[in-house]
Amino acid sequence: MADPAAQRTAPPASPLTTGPLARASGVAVSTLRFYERQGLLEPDGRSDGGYRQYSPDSVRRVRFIRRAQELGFTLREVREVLALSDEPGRIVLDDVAEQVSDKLAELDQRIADLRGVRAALALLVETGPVHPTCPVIDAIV
Amino acid sequence: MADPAAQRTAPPASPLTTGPLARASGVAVSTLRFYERQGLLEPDGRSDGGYRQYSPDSVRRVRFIRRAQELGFTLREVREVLALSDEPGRIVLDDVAEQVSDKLAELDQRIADLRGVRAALALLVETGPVHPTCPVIDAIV
DNA sequence: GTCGACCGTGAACCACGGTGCAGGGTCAAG
DNA sequence: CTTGACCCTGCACCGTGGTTCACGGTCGAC
Repeated sequence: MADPAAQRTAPPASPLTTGPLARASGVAVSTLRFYERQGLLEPDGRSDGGYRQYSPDSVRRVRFIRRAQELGFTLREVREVLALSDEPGRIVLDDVAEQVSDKLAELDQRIADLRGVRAALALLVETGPVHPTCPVIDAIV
Repeated sequence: MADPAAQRTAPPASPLTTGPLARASGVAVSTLRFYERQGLLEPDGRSDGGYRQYSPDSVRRVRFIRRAQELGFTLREVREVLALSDEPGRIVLDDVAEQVSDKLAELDQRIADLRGVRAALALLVETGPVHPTCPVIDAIV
């Protein structure tokens, strides 16, 4: 038990401050504070001096936010999902399922749209010459 | 030739003003003026009283802008494409092909991402219960 | 010629997703 | 105990994509 590796199993291992969390999750410190203002991310506590303290899990949370954004979700939507996942006991499963289903349909539509444009653009690249009346517009509209 | 339908073949048929164009293309009048400021849309001319006059083709143009936006293009990108398609003679084909190829790769990536999320969410809806440690986050991150 | 619907301008304002800055406190190494 | 790196707060600012507003001119029907 004198094993230094025992350290690794201690849950309160290393409360991160803003800098380390920012570096670990790939965002700016100012962005972390912005997310906090937006209700997306809450520090686990504060140090005596008022420094924000985050658990190592926060890295995952921030990465999730970024990833979801890349996928086209707004911060508002991300906040709602996170709020649901934060509620420990009563998970409003019907609500989640409904929201997720809506999002599914939306995603299907967007995927289909993008595939259509992809096909049109690919054809354009293959066939080369640009014709009168612009096939790009025809392809997309 | 006294046929009233002959009207329909007259090219300068009906120069649209902002209101009709807005209604026909499904945007607000203020949006048309905004697009003009952004260099996306230029009226063909002005009436004596200073009213903007658009050709019926403008409806297609505005719809194209909206559609491209839905598909994730920024107004800046749309403007560039339109500028190219507006240049009558020398079409910088290599540039277009390159840009379009880049956009293709981007689209492929986004489609793949969205399909991944789609699959994850679909599974979630099917299997129902939300588990500890949140599978939504696992699916997306 | 007068009415209402429509159009013009410039400027302010909005939501979103952040970024930057001033002025000051904290913390740990030396 | 000082020094330098880091952190705090609040507020202003940015680009993108528009919308709203005040104030005024235009147009066609009556």
